[in-house]
Amino acid sequence: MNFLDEILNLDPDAKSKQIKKGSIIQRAGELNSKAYFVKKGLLRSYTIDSKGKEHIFMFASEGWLISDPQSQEFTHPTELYIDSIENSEIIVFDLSAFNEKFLNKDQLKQHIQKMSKRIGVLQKRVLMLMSHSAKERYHKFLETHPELPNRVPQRMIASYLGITPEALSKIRSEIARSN
Amino acid sequence: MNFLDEILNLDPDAKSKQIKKGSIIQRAGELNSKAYFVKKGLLRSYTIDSKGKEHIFMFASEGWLISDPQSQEFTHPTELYIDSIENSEIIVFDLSAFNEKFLNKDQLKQHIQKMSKRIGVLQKRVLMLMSHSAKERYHKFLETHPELPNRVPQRMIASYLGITPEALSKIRSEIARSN
DNA sequence: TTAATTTCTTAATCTAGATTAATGCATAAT
DNA sequence: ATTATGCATTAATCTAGATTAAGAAATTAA
Repeated sequence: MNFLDEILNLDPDAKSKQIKKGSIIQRAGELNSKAYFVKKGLLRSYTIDSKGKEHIFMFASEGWLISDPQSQEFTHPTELYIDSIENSEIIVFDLSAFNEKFLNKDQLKQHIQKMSKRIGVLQKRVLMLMSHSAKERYHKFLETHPELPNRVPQRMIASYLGITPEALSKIRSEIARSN
Repeated sequence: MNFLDEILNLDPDAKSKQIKKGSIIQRAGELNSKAYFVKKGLLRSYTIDSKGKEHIFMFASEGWLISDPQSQEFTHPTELYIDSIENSEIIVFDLSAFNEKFLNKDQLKQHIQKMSKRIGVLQKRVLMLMSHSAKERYHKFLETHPELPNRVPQRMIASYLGITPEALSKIRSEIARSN
């Protein structure tokens, strides 16, 4: 059984939604235990800092799940905004209900597998931010997300990498020149 | 039942070890599914980049678990070194065996809880690295780890924050001057 | 205890990336 | 179709933090 069917199976209240490009699905500061499965389209999660600058935490395209894990566990208000980069179809469901209803061990184990992978990805991201230059991070991004540059505006890729659009533009022209 | 008892219960091969300050417990590049529970003392995990510079991923003091989650799931060689900052007593156990033997649902659920928290912490760390200055990160570090500055050399705190020891020293003298 | 090694600090210089600003292009709105 | 808003690029200037270097303080080893 695939992940989407599993969600629909476990949370009867899960709802499909058509989302227009640019619409905000979740705001920072809200108390929210919702998660979003992307059936079609592209979403992102991000913070806005004290100077009003956006910092993209993750992109989620087809088959991905997006939510604010921060708020799930601590039942704290969300730190992240979530919105859509393309017209999208998503499945909205309640993660807390999901956890309650997880009945069989195999599913729990699969869930643990997924979380382990997620932790591995985040570990890489942290080490990347600490030890690699913007150019190196951009190259790595292209390797690991070869499809995204066609779908995501440059300034958002910059934001994901932790640099300004101007800096990314400079890096790109350097790369172009050296070819 | 506390976590340590649970480990001992589930992995009969788990072994207590006395570790001398400075000894390397795990090296990057090794294939390793071991995890380490810190009973007493202080460990750290870190990478070494291409220029030979260390980047500390985490500290683990009493009651913490430390391992390379990256290698757990992908059965890839470890990216992280783990060593001891103080003479320590640790419980070494096999995470893969641990996962197999997880028998009851409550334990699985607890495990999921812990991983969720870990994901939340990593999320914060990523956003922190992307959106806050070195000084802000240092203040946050002091807030969330008030006990560590007494046990960890300054240069390691700098490494954890993603800056040089010189930069941290400058920040500290700025703070001292402004008081 | 003394010598050797490591850690911390200060200061001078350098650089990756930020900021500001201006221009040409796209995309969207009327 | 025309205007308006947002996006990418380039260039000039600025700055947080890196690098290099050297001395003082603290730890460790002999």
